Order: sequence, then C-alpha cells, then structure tokens
Amino acid sequence: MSRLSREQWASAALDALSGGGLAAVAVEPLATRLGTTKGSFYWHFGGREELVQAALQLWRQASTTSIIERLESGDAPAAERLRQLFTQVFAPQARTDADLALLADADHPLVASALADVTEQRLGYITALFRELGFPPARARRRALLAYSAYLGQLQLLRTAPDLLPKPGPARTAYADDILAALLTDQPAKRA
Amino acid sequence: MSRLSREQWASAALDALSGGGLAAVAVEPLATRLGTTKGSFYWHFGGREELVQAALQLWRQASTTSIIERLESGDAPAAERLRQLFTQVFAPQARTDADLALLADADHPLVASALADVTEQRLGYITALFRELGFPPARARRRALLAYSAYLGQLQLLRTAPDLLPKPGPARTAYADDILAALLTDQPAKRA
DNA sequence: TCCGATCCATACGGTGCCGTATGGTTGGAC
DNA sequence: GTCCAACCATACGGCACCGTATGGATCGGA
Repeated sequence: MSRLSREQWASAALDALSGGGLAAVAVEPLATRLGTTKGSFYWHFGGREELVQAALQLWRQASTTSIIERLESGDAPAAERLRQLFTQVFAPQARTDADLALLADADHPLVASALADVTEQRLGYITALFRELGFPPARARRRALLAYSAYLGQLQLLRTAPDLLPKPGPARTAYADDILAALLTDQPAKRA
Repeated sequence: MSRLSREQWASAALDALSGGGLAAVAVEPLATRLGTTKGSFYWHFGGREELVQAALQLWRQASTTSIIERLESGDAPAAERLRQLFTQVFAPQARTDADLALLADADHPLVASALADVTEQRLGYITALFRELGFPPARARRRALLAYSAYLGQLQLLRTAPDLLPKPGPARTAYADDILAALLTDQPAKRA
C-alpha cells in the first residue's frame, strides 16, 4: 500500500461517520479498512478527537456551503430554488447519511458545535428565500423554521418508517406539492 | 439495600436511555446506579438485549398509548386537540428525551422496530384528526406526514439550536399559530 | 427451626477500543 | 550511494463493558 495523507484519513472518517455514526470513527477499524495500522494514524493525528474534528470540518463544507452555492449558481427564482431544495430530500440518492448520523450524536460537544453552525447557515438561507418570496421578516423566519423542521423530520421518517411515506410516482409528487403549498400559503387557515 | 425487581431494572434502563441513549443502557453502570451488582441483573435478565427490550416496551406504552389516550379523554374538537399536541412540543417541560434518544439509535434493530410501531400509531392518529377536520383521506395523510415531520424536526432543533427558535412569549405564540395555519390551510399557495 | 428456593456479591476471562513506545522502512536532497 | 526525516508496523498496557461461575446471603413455608 502507498502512504496515506492526513486528508485521506479525514475523508475515510467522514465516510465511516456517515455509515455508522460517531462510534464508527474508531482508529483501529479505520486503519484496517484503509489497509494500514494505527502507526500511520498517530503520525498524522494527535488522537481520535482530532480526527473527529477533521471529519466534521469536511462535513460543514460539503453539507452547506457546497449545497447552497450550487443552488445559488443557477438563476432560478426563489420559489423554484425552494422546490429544488425540497425535492432533493425525496430523492433516494440524496446524501443525507451524514446529516442523520450527526443528528444522532448531537450530544457530543464537537458535533453539537458543527450542527449549530450548519443549522444557522441553512436557516439563514431558507429565511432569505422566503423573504425573496415576499414574506415580511418575522414571518419569513417562522416559515424557514417550519420548512427546516419538516426537512429534519423527513430525514427521520425516511430512516425509521420509509414505507409510511408516499411511494415514488404521483403520490409522492402530490405530497411534495402539498408540502410546498402549505409552506407557501399566505391565506388564513381553513375552518372545519 | 432491599432487593430489586425486574421492573425496577427496566425502569432504570428507560431512564438511562432517555438520558444517555442506548449506550447508557449498560449493565455495570446501571448496577452501580442502583446500588447493586451485576449478580442481581443476570438473575432477572438473560442479558443486555433483554433489558433493552423491556425498556423499549415501557417506552411504547408511555410515549403513544398514554399520550393519545390523554388527548382523547377530553372532548375538545379536532382542531383544538391538534393545537394541544403541538403546543406540547414547545413546552420545555415536555418529556421528549426518550424520543430523541431512540431516534438517535434508530439503526439498532430493536429500536427500529419500536420506532416503526410508534410512528405508525402516531401518524394514524394525526391522520384521523385531519380527517375530522374535513380533509379527504389522501390529503389528510399528507398533512399528517407534514405535521409529524415538523414535530420530529422541532425536536432536533430544540436540542441542536434552541436559541434559533422563537423565545417564549409573543414570538413563540406567533410561531405556533403560523405553523398551525400552514398545516390547516386549504388554499392555493401564494404566488410570489 | 431448618431447608430449599430465591436473590445477590465477587472474581474471573473475553472483547474491542484508545493511546504510547520503539524500532523498522521508505524516499528525496545532496 | 548516504543520510536524515518522514512515515509506518508491532507490541504493549489500560479501560470499560459483557457474560459466566460459584459461593454466600436471605426469606418463606413445612
């Protein structure tokens, strides 16, 4: 085997984290998986903590900056960007494993810090979208919170009860449409 | 120390689970916490797995049957019951620790099974509420999914970024009102 | 009261991980 | 080619937990 860089270790750590949570970011298993030994690891890193930090740094970049920049690179109107954001959640190829894994270990100090940052950044972006749609600031903020809550909840449902969600096809399309309609509504609630 | 029953072990296990997740359901720490030793545990249980099952059984009862029955015991209209359900999430004294802990360990087989059951039961109940509000079946189901997603997401936000949520007072009331309005809307979406 | 069943304490071996110590290997500068 | 620094393998001790073995304590009934 050729020699490994610090970056390869960090990248493998993020992979492991996505697959098996924080507990899977373990030095010895990772070394085996990389076809090397702990000797390599403790040369590049001071300890496990440092590896976790490196993996989290990768995740911050990939999960927010990258996503937001990709959306903003197009010139779609705000409503369309919101739609794109949400249809991504329904796509089975969506890379949400890391999100889920980190939410699961939100009690860990380093993870908590990364989550707080990412959450703030994402909420800020969604709030801006709602403002572009004409919502006044306070309402835009509330809608962003609701939208992001729905996203987070959707992640959980995808994992814990995927068969309870609408199947791909017309049902799922109707679901996505209904969610967006509810999020974008400006009308008073229906009276039963 | 007096002798311990199987039920006391199970109850302590649920406590530990609420506080520290599945990993905290560990025999030796629990024994210490209970002022006894593993000797007691391995008399009442075949192993750790059995203890986890017992704790999950307690949780199923406490987290769904009990909640739903409490709501249904009153004679509030459907809209009011939905409001009660949601305002509970905002209340800081809400006992959502176990929910969060189990969502965090959703990959564990026993936890996954318990979560699937509870999710189905809760979704069924919320769907029924929306049907009582006059929504046709398919739409009621979709709204229930959105509502429950919002609940699950709210749990995560309460843990990972509580300071990004509206503070108790008028802002929080407006937030709750806005969420309910969006969930209950029957109108077409606002055009930007 | 004594005896068997119930319940528990203690000691032990096993596993999987972390981190350290130490010596070996490789590769580029010269 | 030599040599030093970068890099890695191996061996070790430690920790926290699981599960077993075994003997001791306790309690209720004949």
